[in-house]
Amino acid sequence: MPTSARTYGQFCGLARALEIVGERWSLLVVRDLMLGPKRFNDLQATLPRIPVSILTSRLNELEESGVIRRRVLSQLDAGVVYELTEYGSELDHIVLDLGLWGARSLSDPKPDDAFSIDTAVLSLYTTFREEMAAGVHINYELQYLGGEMVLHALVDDGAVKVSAGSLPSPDMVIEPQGPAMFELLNGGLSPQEALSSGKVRIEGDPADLELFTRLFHIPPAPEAPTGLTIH
Amino acid sequence: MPTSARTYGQFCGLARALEIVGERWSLLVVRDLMLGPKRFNDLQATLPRIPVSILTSRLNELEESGVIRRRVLSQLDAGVVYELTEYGSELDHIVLDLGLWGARSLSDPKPDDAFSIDTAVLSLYTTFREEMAAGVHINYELQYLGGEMVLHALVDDGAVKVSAGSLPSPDMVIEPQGPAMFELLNGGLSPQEALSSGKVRIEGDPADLELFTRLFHIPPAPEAPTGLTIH
DNA sequence: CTGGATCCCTCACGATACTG
DNA sequence: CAGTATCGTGAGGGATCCAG
Repeated sequence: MPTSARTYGQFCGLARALEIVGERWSLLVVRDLMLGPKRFNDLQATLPRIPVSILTSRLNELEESGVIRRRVLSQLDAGVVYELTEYGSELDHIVLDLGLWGARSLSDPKPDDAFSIDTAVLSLYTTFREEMAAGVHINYELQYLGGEMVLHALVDDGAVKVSAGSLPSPDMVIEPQGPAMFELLNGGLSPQEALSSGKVRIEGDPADLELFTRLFHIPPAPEAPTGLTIH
Repeated sequence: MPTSARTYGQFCGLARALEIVGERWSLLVVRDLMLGPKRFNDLQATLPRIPVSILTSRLNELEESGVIRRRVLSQLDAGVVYELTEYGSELDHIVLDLGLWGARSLSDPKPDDAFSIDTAVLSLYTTFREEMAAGVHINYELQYLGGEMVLHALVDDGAVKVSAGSLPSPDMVIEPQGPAMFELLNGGLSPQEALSSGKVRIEGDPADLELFTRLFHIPPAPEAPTGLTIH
């Protein structure tokens, strides 16, 4: 009997949802599949700390509950990919919202924290404020880790499309040093200071960096999440 | 060291969110606090299967991360209540959305499934479709379990307010038998059939029951969540 | 009575090694 | 490439006990 089927014993939609995607690692698997189908080893790569046995269990459970689907590729490839079903895809906005909520108590990355290109792509989707993008048309290319990780964001009148890879002729190239992008997004670092301190290098009009921080933003947490409570 | 602090080792908002509210039972505690402050024993009552030690741990963890706050009542009451902080309250729409997503693979309740009045109240908030309520003004009183559990919903031009308790002069009283309300919400039972079969008893205009099913609705899951996959 | 703490058992999790 | 096998640890779960 592979599946745990630990239940909460409640007749409640939230409890049911947590029985489906509430297990440890489950939502991270869903997140990784949001950007497209992936192989078993791809998932292992973007989830470095997941034990293989757990990944196997999660994939089976998510498949049984109709969140993901396993698809066998042609015999030439001799492989299997996992992809979200339509039902699973409808977690998209929940995952993004929860990611934004969590980003508000995110502190600076530890040296060995994993940071994949998928995370970078999703962070832009997560923090995009469409109400600030009405009538805006601009293309950004981002270069993380000294150009080792490149992605781009196409802002097109209230919508955004983010993908991995370079861009032929971007309006602006942004190259954050270390966690500078995160500080830029959460408002801890102003665009001006980012440039003058050298924490962010750009190609293009500095005004477009200011626009960037309005288009992509993590609102501050209402209370200090590190607050010490006096008992 | 009480707190587990199991981390995912990812620099990612979602991973951070799951470190905060991703532990088993955590989001159910948040859900129960969404409708107002509660005491330790109130939480135990609405979460019958939670071990006390786990409830204690979760409350401490959620407090440390700034999601909830413990407030000592006046000495006359000699008690403590737990309530959401502002940061915790901003999980509201995520919890509702996740609840709606999960409700779509909810099957009929098992005999010993817990069903509290809080769950009933939240199920109406969850399933409310504000786009269907523009210009609508109507008050419903719901009586579950043969009148043992009573709540009411005040629909007021695109907004709804749901609370426990009875109502002086509701426009309609709905008294579902067994899981009839759930079937009504997910479309498995039509208003007409609900009345003719006696699965739902009402006081008021039958047309208002039809309105009710438009105001409160669980969309069907895109694929059969109980689907058997052929391997 | 409220608000826990403590004990003990089981199983999910996690690390490592191995296989069709 | 896509998992299984094995095994140690600790979180989850349930009952009971304790302090204000």
